[in-house]
Amino acid sequence: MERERANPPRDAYRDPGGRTLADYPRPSVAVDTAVLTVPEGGALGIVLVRPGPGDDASARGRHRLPGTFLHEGERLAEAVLRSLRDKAGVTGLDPRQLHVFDDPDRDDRGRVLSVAHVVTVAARDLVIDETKVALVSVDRIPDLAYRHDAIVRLAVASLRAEYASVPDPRHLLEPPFTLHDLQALHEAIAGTRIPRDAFRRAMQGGLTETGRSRRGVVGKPARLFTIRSSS
Amino acid sequence: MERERANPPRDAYRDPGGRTLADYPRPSVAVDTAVLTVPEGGALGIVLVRPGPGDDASARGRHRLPGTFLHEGERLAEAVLRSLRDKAGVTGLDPRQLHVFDDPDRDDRGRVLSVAHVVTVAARDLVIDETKVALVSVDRIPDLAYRHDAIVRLAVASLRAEYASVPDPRHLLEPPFTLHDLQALHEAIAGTRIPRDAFRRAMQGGLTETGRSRRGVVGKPARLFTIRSSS
DNA sequence: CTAATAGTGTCTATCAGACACTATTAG
DNA sequence: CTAATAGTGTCTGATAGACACTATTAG
Repeated sequence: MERERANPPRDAYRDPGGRTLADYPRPSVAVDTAVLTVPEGGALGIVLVRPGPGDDASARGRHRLPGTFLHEGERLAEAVLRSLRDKAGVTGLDPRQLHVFDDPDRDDRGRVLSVAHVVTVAARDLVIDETKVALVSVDRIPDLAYRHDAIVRLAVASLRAEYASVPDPRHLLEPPFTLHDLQALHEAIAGTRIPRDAFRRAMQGGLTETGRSRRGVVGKPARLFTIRSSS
Repeated sequence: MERERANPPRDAYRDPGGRTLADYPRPSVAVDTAVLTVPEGGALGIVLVRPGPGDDASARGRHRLPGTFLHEGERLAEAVLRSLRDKAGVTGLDPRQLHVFDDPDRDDRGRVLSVAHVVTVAARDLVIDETKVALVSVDRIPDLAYRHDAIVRLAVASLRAEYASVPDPRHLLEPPFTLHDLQALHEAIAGTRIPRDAFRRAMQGGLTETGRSRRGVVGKPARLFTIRSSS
């Protein structure tokens, strides 16, 4: 796509009424992120910021999602990564946008648009400061500030839809892995049991056999798989 | 949800660094909307704003989606409805949010976040001013300004997903209607032919028979249906 | 009658779940 | 050997598409 970039000063544009961009009201824009992970052998969990003494009135005493305000020239995904760098020293995150929450009463500090995001973090990569944040199971969510519970619901539904028919789109498992490991991951995300043989058949199209097996535990050795690259 | 509303002045809040909300950069926020409709006996169409003499440099000579900047205290959905009131005198619209486009180079006028929306309009309700906008088939989209082609693709995919297994979630058809009418609608939205008997069986769970038939045309009279309320 | 469209019964391939069976290891 | 886990073959019921057939109208 060819585009001439004149790089004009910000106020060069005037609309039919003679107004510049600066004449339009500009809301504050925040990003708030649901950080989802599956701890070793656990259920689907989410990272929540603990309430603290510096919280404003509307958030007082309640957990909330990690978030930040958008900085000058910053992209939304960059703001998400920046906001998470403090809480979890993780890399390789891939924020996905969920929805913009624009309810004027959502935040008592003023008019704030919140662009909700979701990221998934492999349990092995999640490093959190337990004094600042808590890792909570998604079916034990406390009362959240800023109506963040709606973001949590969207994030969980989004992740479940993604994992419905694909082995590990968010790379939550370290390859190579066994079908047993993969099924445990899917059951944690879905929050339900999955029939063993149906699961195997649903997944095998998306997996590549390594030829190796996991030894050393009781029982028949399980074959190790990796994600099928593409086909 | 109980919340105390102190209704503080906008700058009352100070973050840990002592900054108020006003100290954060606040981008312009626009809404841009894909208006989708199925004209009588036609294919899925979209309303595009024609290029005009008042367009800024980056839009010059290219069609674009109807859009506007967010006004003070206005909700996103309200801005969408306001922007469409000029182009199409329609009511009962139900804007759905698709995605925020935050590419800094997307708009030469400055930093503008665009919150993309989609609405669907029944052909019988769509009144457009042909000098200002054009109704174009979605598979004959011209080169669009502000990278609006990405919004069109999202909007079409969203509508197709909605109609995949539900008779008429967006009320594009005036009830009562025949299965033939409904199938023509679905084929226009999907852009493909659909097997007649499979379609009937897929839809019949979501329909209520009226007991009446449509007469007056050649052939066996077709039964008239309405949408099943709920079950 | 013929042409045209609406409506239905049934066959088949596919797929998900249930279930029973075999396979291979630790101890 | 037993206990435990991995892996597979097959049955059944639900579903989608193909297809042929019947039904009812206009003219």
